[in-house]
Amino acid sequence: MDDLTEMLKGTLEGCVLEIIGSEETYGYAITRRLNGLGFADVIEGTVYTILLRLERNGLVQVTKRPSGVGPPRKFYALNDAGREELAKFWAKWQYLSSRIDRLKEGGR
Amino acid sequence: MDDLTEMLKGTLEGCVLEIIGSEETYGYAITRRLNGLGFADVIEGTVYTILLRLERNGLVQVTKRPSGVGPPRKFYALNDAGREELAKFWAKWQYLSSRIDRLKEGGR
DNA sequence: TGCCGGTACTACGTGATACCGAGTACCACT
DNA sequence: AGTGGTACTCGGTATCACGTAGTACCGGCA
Repeated sequence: MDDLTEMLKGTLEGCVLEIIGSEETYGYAITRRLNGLGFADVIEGTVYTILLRLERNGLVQVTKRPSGVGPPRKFYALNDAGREELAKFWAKWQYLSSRIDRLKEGGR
Repeated sequence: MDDLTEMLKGTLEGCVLEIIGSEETYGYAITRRLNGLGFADVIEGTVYTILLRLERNGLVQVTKRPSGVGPPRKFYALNDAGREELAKFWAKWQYLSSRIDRLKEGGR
């Protein structure tokens, strides 16, 4: 699949929120998860910038824990604001995708 | 619906391509069409920048015609490159939306 | 001991895109 | 003359994903 980066704008952050929401996890694992889900070209640097943004915006709770196989990990979990943001993301996604699909079907 | 601008990145251009592909039309009308389709906050300036970009990238054929109710209109039609780009857009959209929906359904 | 690969995060800069505002201009109606 | 709707252009801004370089911890292998 060729370049999706522009289309991912605004949605990738939501995907990361969803992943964090389903399980407390950390940056490196989130990247691998996204790659496995079909977001093959998403790179670590991208995920880390998103995580730092989430932290800066107060949407996540962060816990640092030693790893055993490398440097310590920063585990992320959603707080109330994060869950709210996630709900908003899905609402926006549903709104947008329904409009686009309607347009695709000959747009009335 | 609150702000969709980030999510529209990469998709709005495809929507404009689809509209042009279904009928030769011009900027002002495209904006109204998008607004009617549910992209309520899309503004004329945005559509015009997309149209200039399409023209610069050689995806459209442009014809200027007098209007009768205002300044002359620039009518846009897809050329072969534009149709190809449109097909690529829909392929990318389908790919992306299927991944996102899978993630939403508990992501396996 | 020294080197490599995998793990894990940070920081800075780039490019693409939608948005915003101001400006220009044509036309009809009052 | 003034207003409102039509129609396009141009310059600047913010945001986001991405690229790259750098730091650092660890195990295994020569």
